[in-house]
Amino acid sequence: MQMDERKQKILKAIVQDYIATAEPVGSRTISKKFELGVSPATIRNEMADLEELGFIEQPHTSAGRVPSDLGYRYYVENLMDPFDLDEERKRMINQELAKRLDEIQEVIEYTGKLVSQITNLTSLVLKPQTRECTLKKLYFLPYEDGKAIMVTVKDNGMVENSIVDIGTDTTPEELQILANIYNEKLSGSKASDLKKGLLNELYRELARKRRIIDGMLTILERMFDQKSGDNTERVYLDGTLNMLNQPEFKDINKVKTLFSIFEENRKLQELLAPKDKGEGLNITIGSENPDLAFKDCSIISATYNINGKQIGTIGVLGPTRMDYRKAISIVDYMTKSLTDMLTNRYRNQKT
Amino acid sequence: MQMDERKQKILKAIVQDYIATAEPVGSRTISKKFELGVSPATIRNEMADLEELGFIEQPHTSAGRVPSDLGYRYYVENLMDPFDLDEERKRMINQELAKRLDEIQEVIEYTGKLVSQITNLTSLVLKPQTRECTLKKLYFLPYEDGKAIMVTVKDNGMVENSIVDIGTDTTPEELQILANIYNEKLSGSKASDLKKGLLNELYRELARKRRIIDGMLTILERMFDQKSGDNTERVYLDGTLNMLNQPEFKDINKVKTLFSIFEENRKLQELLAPKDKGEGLNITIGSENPDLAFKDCSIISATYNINGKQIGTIGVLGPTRMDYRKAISIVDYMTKSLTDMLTNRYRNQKT
DNA sequence: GATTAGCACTCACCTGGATAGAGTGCTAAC
DNA sequence: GTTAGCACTCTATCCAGGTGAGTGCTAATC
Repeated sequence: MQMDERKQKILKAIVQDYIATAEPVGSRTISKKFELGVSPATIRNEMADLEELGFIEQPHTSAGRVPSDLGYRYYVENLMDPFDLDEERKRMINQELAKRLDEIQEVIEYTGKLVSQITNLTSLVLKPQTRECTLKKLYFLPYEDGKAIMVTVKDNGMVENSIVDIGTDTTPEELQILANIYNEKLSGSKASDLKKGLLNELYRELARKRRIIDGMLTILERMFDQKSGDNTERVYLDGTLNMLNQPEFKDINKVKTLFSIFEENRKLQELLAPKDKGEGLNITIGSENPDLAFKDCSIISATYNINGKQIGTIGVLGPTRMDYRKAISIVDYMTKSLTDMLTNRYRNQKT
Repeated sequence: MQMDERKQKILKAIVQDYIATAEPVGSRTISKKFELGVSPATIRNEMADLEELGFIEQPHTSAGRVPSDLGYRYYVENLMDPFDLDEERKRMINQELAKRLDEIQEVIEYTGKLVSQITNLTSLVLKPQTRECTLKKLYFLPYEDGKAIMVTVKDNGMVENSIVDIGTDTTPEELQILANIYNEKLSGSKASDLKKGLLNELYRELARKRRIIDGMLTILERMFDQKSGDNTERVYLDGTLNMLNQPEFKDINKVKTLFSIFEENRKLQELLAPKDKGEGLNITIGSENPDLAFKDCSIISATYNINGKQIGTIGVLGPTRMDYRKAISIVDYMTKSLTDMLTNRYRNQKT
């Protein structure tokens, strides 16, 4: 059995109607609402076929049909009309983003906020991956006895500070030396390569100051240990409460499992991690999802870049019965817009 | 009609049983579970009195009794047995907090996490109020053309950085001058006084460099404007999902209103803002609460200090039917413990 | 006078059966 | 190939009756 044009039309009608109403859709409804020029009986026959093909299913015998994950997949790939945001909204988005462009963290989080507001779904944003960035500059500032403020500048323009233990016997001058070595010799290393590189470099350069160096290494080592725990905050969520408005989450237990996962940053990261393909939009529907807890959810995501380098992901999560047209167009537009803006803004910081 | 000892015992029994079971409690249950030596009939008479006094109420005629807000209030103030955490747990708490003492933000947030874990309720933590802190040190570091990294150290030990626009015609040396003036003359000003003080000081000291100063002022002004938006993040929540386990929140709509408020930082701040009394524990029960959304919730809170100066609040939020004994003892212990630790740790940073 | 046993009463909740309604699948006619 | 008709299935809703927890009142008891 093959998909012919009429079957496609019917599947499309089912998906659209179900997305709109959240109720199983029957043959009568279709023949009335969508003008296919055939009677309910005919549609019933076609629906039986569609069910056999696995595109739709019946919650129970006397109910209408509901799209299966496969049905959504087919709809998304073959049937969905393209959908463009209206210019008004595009302008609004660009304007709001531009306002916040100076603070990279803020503009990215705000993007998530916009996505969830516009879609009425939950937005997920994977923020720039600290580990993948290279460190451009390293400074030390005095803090108090035995401690110093370490300020790091990443190549994507992010600035972070942390307090490091230096012991009471390290002088500001020694710190200065460490920073200078770093800034002159190692600027641009990957954070993950840093330890090794710095070790070698330091031993070579300053073999005579071994004692100091040993101390420094401990500091840096500890710092990177600390900073790898930084992963915890990498996914930014917004609009989680929107899920409560979806009829599929009227059951408190579903809410509980879903929200529990929301608190597990690691799982969310896996979910958003750029797939092999990397480029373009990623759509994961229902049980295509690795985690069982998301078997009734779909995720649309896309990566954004700075200077052609993927640095994060924007996604939107909703019930499988979500408005794919809208969600996709928004995620698509948002990532492109963000990419453009960030690239323009941080163009001069190419490494 | 007056409260006599037996009425008190019965009220106490009702409150305790209802807290434990979340079911309206009847006369029979009381005479069986709690050994008062009187028959259900007697208890019924007393209960009728207690109801007349406003301490308990009946959901419907044929149901048992439930404590009213007034009843909880009476229980908390007159009937509740004191409750001490066991030493084991205290040690655990102290140990966990001590581990994180170096990062003031972290130790405070972790306190919230512990509170919610131990109580199985939602914890609210009001973090140190940036505005009230004084600025201890100010540094500038090079960033890129026209911008600099400004690093500030507060008297409570917090370090923050932000990127400031300095225009292309400001030299590092000029920045250095600004920072020096600040560090020498104004260290310890309140952030809110800073602008005025710095203005005067700068004009007096360096009248001849008016052009630079004007630029600087703009920077600082903007920075403080930015940082006053910092309020948004001042309340830290943990264990919000615990609320979903409470039977009183099996209705999705209640969850929705509650969680919506959780996202309104301002409201939470009002809730936690130290009351006039300030000192000691604050207990707000049900409709004593200013916001209708919390009419079924109670909040226990207390302030923590550094060097005797109130800097924040720790609170726990749960249904009115929460375990007040446990909640109170934990909030109490936590604030005291945190106060001790912070005061010890940051003793040397008195302003 | 306080306490208690006894009893009638109320009300939420559960159960089972009847009913309505939506939707199907099949068959036979077009 | 399409459609009208019809029997069938299954859910949701309603209603009646039964159950049980709990009460309030009254009269007997301590």
